[in-house]
Amino acid sequence: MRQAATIKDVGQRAGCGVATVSRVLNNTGPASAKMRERVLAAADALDFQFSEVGRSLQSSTTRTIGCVVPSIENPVYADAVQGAQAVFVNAGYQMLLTCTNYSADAEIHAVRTLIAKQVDGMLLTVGDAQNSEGLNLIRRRQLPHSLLFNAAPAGQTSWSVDDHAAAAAVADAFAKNNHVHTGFLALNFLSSDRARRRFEGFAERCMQNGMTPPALLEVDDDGLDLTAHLHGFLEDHPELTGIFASNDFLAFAVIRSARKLSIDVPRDLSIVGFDGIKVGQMVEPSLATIATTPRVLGTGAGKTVLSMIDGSAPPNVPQKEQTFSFRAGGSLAPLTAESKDDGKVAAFPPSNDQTRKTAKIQQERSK
Amino acid sequence: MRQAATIKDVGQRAGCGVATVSRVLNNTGPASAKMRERVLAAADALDFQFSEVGRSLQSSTTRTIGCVVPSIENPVYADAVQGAQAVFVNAGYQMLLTCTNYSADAEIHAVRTLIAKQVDGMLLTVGDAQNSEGLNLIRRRQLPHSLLFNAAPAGQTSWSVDDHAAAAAVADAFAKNNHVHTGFLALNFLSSDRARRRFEGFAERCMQNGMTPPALLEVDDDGLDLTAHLHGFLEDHPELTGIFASNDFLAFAVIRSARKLSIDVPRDLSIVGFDGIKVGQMVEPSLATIATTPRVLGTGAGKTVLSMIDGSAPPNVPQKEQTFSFRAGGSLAPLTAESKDDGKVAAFPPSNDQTRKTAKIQQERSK
DNA sequence: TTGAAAGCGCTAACAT
DNA sequence: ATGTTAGCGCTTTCAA
Repeated sequence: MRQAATIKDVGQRAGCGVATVSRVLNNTGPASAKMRERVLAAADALDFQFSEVGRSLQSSTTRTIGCVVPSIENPVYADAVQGAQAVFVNAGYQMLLTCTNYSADAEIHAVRTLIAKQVDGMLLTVGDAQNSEGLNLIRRRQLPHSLLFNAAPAGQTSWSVDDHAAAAAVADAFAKNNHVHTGFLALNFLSSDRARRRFEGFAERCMQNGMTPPALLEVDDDGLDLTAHLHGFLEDHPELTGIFASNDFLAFAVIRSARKLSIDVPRDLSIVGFDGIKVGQMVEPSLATIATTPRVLGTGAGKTVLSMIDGSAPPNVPQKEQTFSFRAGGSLAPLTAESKDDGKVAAFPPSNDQTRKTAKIQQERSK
Repeated sequence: MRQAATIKDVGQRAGCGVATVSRVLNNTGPASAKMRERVLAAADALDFQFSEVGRSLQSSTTRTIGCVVPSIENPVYADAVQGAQAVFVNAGYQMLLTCTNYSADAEIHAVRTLIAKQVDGMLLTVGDAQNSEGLNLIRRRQLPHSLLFNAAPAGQTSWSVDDHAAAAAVADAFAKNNHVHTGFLALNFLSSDRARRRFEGFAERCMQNGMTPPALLEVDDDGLDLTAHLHGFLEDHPELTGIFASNDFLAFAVIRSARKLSIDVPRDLSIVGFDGIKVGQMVEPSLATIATTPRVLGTGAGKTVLSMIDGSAPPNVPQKEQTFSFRAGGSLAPLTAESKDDGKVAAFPPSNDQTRKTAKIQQERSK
């Protein structure tokens, strides 16, 4: 790479000192018209641009914000990150992005590097906000930052979905549709406080609704075909009539696996997802899910960080109950009282359950 | 934010000069065991980390690479970016990310800023590689860089799908299924060289296959409900039996709109997408599409940039024909010889003719 | 109106 | 083995 011109080169060419160049190009002090012109010409001829590195050293500010998320392959994070990024650019900041792939090691390493890079602030989704080495580091250095999607520890700002309440809403939806025996499907259950809170909220409300405690199915790889897992799970729990998947992709995966196993969704098995990614509404059956607004959270968290940097008033985080809404969809169908009564709601029912088919159609039509 | 400790502070506390601190902490020169210990202790006590800004100024290298893509809301870019990011982190580089939202203005602005930030290299998907101000700037400065998803201009590296050939494969797929009259649906047609190349490749092969030239439907907003557009389009082109959407999301959108218009996919209308996002295989009907490997392209492009920086041998870009593959799916069905013969394969039954005429006229007038 | 110089944090060459 | 210092590109006093 060709060595870029510095302010000194410009000064030389324009026949003046570097201070003059700085003043002219930054419009930050007096300069004669003649000098002005010479400097401008020289800068132009040399394709000159100020080096932000020099500036940063001098000003001890980098106009850079670090962003750490698990993975932008998940559109929830991708949307949030893009929202934050837009906020940053508008305010003249750049974003350094690191994806941790849900690894705590990568997380702390990323935080360290970002601190070394002297970021002015940080935006992050950590694996476990209660116990994050990286987060502690940031706090100790009193670096402006905001959490995203994590449950906020005491005294912290976090732009997040109320996972607990949202999961409870899913339990209510199942209850309203007469489901009693449900399962919870999670990915990265151990390394994600989000998944755990969803399970807790779901299980609690199931109990309150007089449903049985949900059976837990954990899987550890995304690309995995769930068919075998699902098969085993339903073998172990033949009474299940519904599954709450901790995100929409998992929900899709379950639906596909169910199809392979000749289990009809929603006739034989109802599915509810979480996140509300847009394809959920484009497919058939549409996906019942918790709709969230990742972009809103991302922009909010971005603005929060900026406000901490410039000392302005931070935006208000949304009310907990406004962070999500239950979105009905064809993948969740009511269980008739009848099928419920005679305890015949096995995962592999006799092929012609006329009642339930009707129920499905009714729901379809009600859309 | 608390003022972070500098190498000077550490030296002071350890009772030695800054050079010694640097040598000890970097393992870059001799040091007595005693000194070593004192420095380590001091650094620890002060939570010291080297400032990369100081280092960068001194070494005129930032270990930072700029990445410019249209939008990571599109999983194709998100996957590629994440792949590149992983490559960078492994090599000790950080990534500055900017999303342009398909705006040429944002593109050049991002490039300028990234240059000012002294990035060591750049990875980018521009709107139009033949005519990109930002790309010119980068070339003029001889900054190590690689294109991603763009068709490579002469003498440039680009990790991209062979859009032209892939689109031709779609035409072949339609032909093999006896389709003759097809349409092409594009988003951001004007600002994306990708969309244009796909159209060209598709149109060319349609001709070669003895099909009629594809009708072009451009839309400009993503969130848009396509129903009205689709209705008008099919009014204008009642002979169409298949639509090639320039990306999978558009394909989903068309399918959903078709459903609203009581047009069955694939019976009344076949749809083929582009990109091969994973949900395409999870839904019913599954989406026929061009499967691509964004992550492979992203990591490849990332490695290319790194190799240009350190002068090592660049990875080989894949053979053009290996950059995609046609993936069959339920959304593309054969047209029977019969239906083809009597030309009865209109999207609307004859009874709707009156309505359609009206609608068409209305659309004409609204233009 | 302009320039000289200090200093931001660091590394490396040179002295001791 | 350790310290001193120049210099990376820039802004900002302070003098002229």
